[in-house]
Amino acid sequence: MARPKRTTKEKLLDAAEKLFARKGFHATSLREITGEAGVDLALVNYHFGGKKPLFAAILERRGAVLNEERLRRLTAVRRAAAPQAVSPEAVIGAFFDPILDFLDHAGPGWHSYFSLLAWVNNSPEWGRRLMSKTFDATVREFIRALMESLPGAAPEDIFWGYNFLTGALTLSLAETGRLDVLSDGLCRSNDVAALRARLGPFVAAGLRGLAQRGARSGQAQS
Amino acid sequence: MARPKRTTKEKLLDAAEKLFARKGFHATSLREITGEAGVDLALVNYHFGGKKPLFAAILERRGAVLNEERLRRLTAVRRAAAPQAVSPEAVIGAFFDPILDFLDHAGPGWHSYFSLLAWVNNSPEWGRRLMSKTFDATVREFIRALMESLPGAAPEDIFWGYNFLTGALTLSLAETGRLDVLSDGLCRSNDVAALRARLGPFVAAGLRGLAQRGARSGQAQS
DNA sequence: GTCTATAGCTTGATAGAC
DNA sequence: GTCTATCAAGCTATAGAC
Repeated sequence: MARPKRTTKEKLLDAAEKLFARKGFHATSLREITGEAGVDLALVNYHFGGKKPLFAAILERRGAVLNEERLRRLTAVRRAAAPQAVSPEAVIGAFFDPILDFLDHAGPGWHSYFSLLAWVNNSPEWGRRLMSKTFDATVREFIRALMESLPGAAPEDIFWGYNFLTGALTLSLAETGRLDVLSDGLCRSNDVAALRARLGPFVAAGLRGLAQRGARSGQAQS
Repeated sequence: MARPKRTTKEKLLDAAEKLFARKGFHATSLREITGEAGVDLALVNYHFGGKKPLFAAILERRGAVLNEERLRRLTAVRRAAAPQAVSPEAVIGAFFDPILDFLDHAGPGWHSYFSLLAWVNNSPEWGRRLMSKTFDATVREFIRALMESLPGAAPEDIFWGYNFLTGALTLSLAETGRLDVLSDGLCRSNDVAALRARLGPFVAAGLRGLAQRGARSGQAQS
């Protein structure tokens, strides 16, 4: 609506993003996608070369934007803290805030995209390789920053901590509605403000707790 | 091998559990399942009535066992602490330890099962309703216990905290192999001992951090 | 670039013999 | 309970007209 002209390629990307996020890859047919997009079935193969390349294009489209924004903010908090090391809270903010901001202020496309990310992150199969391809370089940079921010922590604790961190984020982005049910409506899975207020503090405290645990027990324990 | 006689029903459950965990529901065909199980294709419909009922039976089979063990341990830690309230660490232990123990000492079936749980937990579609049906009653009991263990925390913080907690657990159970790649082999996603040493401390610290945040800011902030 | 038409295959499910 | 044989429906992908 905002954009005067949407190309066929964009229509297909938008429709597929929405449906893949809602039902997963295999449960969504090209007929549903082209129906939703209002274009002909054969055009998927013309523009993307198949169903899988279409999926890859979806992951890449917003992934590149997200990576750029995350790295921009990481650089900013590092500069703001220099010459001291950044705090874990600042690193975590640079990692989470772009997502939360896009959820708040950008269109429903980003919403579907993050839901899709949540699905593919926990999904078996080839989708995870795409995930890795798009995000690993950026993630490695953030893990380095976390290590700098918690110099007392063992590297293993940081890696596992990142795993927990991304798991907590992922389930929140999936918006399964489970939270709504369990809390009898007190909390809503799509309440970005509530998530923003809690995810950072939870993760930061968890990472600091892990770092302390490592320091307390001397060092390695498995 | 250990069991002398495995019924056709069990063979089908075992094979389907393994394949659904590895490839998801829609990407696994009944022909693959019956082939893996070494039984005839038509027997799925005879014994279970279809593909979806088979999936539901898988979720339910070990879910009942897990729920029972979790509640048994929760009762135990509550009794051990009485008349004082249990600590969050003890509640979290009663929630995580059954899974970790099954992973350590029980067969590969549990391994597949947890991997499947991780998939269905973040999955869109109807699978999540099954998840809710099997686990919600037990989960509500644990959430109550968490509230008792952190009396200063706002209920919203506990609900969101449970969401983060289960997200961290879920991604760890999925064993995506991403951790192995990111750490260049230093950590392995299937290292149960490493997970056991870190998941509890991370989550406990996170919950305590959330509870403090709530106390510090007076109370509600979204 | 877009559309029609269809090839070629796989799927979940079932009827009926044993 | 098990197996053979098969059906109807759905799928992705493509060849070729426009």
